[in-house]
Amino acid sequence: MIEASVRKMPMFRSELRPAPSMLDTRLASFGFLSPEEIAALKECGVTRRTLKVGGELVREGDQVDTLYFLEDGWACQYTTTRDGRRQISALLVPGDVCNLDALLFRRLDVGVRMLTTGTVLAVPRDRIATLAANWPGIAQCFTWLGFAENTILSRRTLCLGRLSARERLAHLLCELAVRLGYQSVTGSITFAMPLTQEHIADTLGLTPVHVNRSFRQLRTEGLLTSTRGTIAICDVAALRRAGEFQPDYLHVQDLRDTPTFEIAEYDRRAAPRTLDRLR
Amino acid sequence: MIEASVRKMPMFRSELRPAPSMLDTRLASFGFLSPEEIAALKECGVTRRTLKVGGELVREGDQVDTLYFLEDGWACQYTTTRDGRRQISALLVPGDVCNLDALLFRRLDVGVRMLTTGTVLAVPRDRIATLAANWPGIAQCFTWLGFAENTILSRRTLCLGRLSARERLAHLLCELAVRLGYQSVTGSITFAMPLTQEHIADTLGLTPVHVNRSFRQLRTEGLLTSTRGTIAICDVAALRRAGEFQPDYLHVQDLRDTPTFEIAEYDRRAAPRTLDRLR
DNA sequence: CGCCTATTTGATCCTCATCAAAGAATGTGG
DNA sequence: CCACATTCTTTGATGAGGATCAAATAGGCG
Repeated sequence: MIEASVRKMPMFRSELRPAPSMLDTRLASFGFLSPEEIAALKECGVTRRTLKVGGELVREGDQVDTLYFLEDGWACQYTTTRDGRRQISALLVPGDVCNLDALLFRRLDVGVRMLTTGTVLAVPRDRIATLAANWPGIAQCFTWLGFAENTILSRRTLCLGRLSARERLAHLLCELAVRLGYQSVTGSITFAMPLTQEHIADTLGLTPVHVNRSFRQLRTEGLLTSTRGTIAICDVAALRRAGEFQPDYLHVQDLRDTPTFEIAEYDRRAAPRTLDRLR
Repeated sequence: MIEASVRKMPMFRSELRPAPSMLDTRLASFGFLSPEEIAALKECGVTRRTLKVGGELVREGDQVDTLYFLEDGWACQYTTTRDGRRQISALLVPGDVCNLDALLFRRLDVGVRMLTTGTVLAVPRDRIATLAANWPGIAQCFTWLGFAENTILSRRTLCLGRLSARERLAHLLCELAVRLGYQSVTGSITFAMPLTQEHIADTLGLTPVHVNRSFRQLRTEGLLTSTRGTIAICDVAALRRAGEFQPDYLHVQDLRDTPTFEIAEYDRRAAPRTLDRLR
């Protein structure tokens, strides 16, 4: 059962050479990247790192000069207060860039760590910068990714600021479903969801206990079924309504509308003063 | 007084032409833009629009093909739920781009409206796109702006998810102080703050009543003084501690030459027509 | 099988929401 | 310039959603 649903998740199917991973698929689906550009990205010499649950990629406040592409497993960006409260500011699923900000900022004020076991591809950021300078689509792609994160975060502020616990949970599950590739599925959706209720709590600004109660509420309303590690959304439309979820989340269908727009390359030489920031 | 501080700002000292706008300053201070690029931006043919309090720039869910640069006054991005709850996802101060996302997304799912009277510069997005294609620094500048918004939003999730009302308010005031240019000021800070307590409530996910009580709390703790339209932070360090505020917010020290300037008492009626900006 | 972590449920408390209404500023029209 | 309307701020009283504390149950894993 879980097997089946896990298999449905578009994960990295490794053969000899990197077969289309979630990352490839994601990048390709944007429409920004030409085949050559994708090839360039894949050839740019990355290190693959395997990490355990809780494995740390970036400590809060660290200097970072590496971009991590999440190949497999889930991760998160988080912040903690001095007295130990934790807020997860971003959940990362296969295909996401773990620390996009590191492209422009030397220091990250969020920490990044694995929520499951998994693998990341580590790329020095100056190598990415070089790529971006040579391939306009690549620069544009990263810009797009940044803006997409923005959209997610904007929406999250609505969740955290104005939605009830039940609504927040509903919204999160809808969001994850879309980000995992089920944006066009109506009816019911089943997917693997390795987050613990504590992770969800830290994402939604709640306590684990209350997350549990919200789950029960949604379950008794018949909106979803959840077993350990798997979520089954029974009625997508109803859950979206319950969570104030905008169906065209992330403008996924916009992507094909905006092909001709070009953001110029990141070119250090042309703008010398930016040097220290891109390297 | 204002004269003196404005004069401290580095770029564009032109005699007859009014002093550099906040927007100029902001763009220049990033260090991404060469003088030629700034000139290009200013020549790209913009329309200036004057708006009243509550004036709408973008309706939630609208198709948008214009970028609005906030020249004067404050604005916000917001979302509303079906039953009318409102969350402000971004506060915009002079110099900010109101709807940066419109650069890449056709549709905006947030609304944008003025919180005070003010003026914006409207630029068709394909014109910006052309500029970005010709001037690397401009493309990079917009990318940087997007990433900066990201940082703010990440931090806001911590506020909304894990901080108490008092902490949230403290954090917001610290954030605004930095964004208004006081990042390097220690001791005390006084600045004009045209937000009503209801705006603040919608930003912090609270009710106006509770915002008022949080204000009183901070006031009785001696951390700040507030009169209508003006905030005086008595002890910046203490307020930052109270709000879990990271002093190197927005990575501002990465940006060189951040000018120190004073924002005058906010005047609703006749916002001083100081500037002739991008044009 | 036993340890450990995650989920579930109950009881109580507290922060913040809600409802209500009285003051202060500000704006408007005469 | 005053009188009135409007908006914003302030304070009080009460209520609810979610936090906290505690403990039992259920899974996963060596």
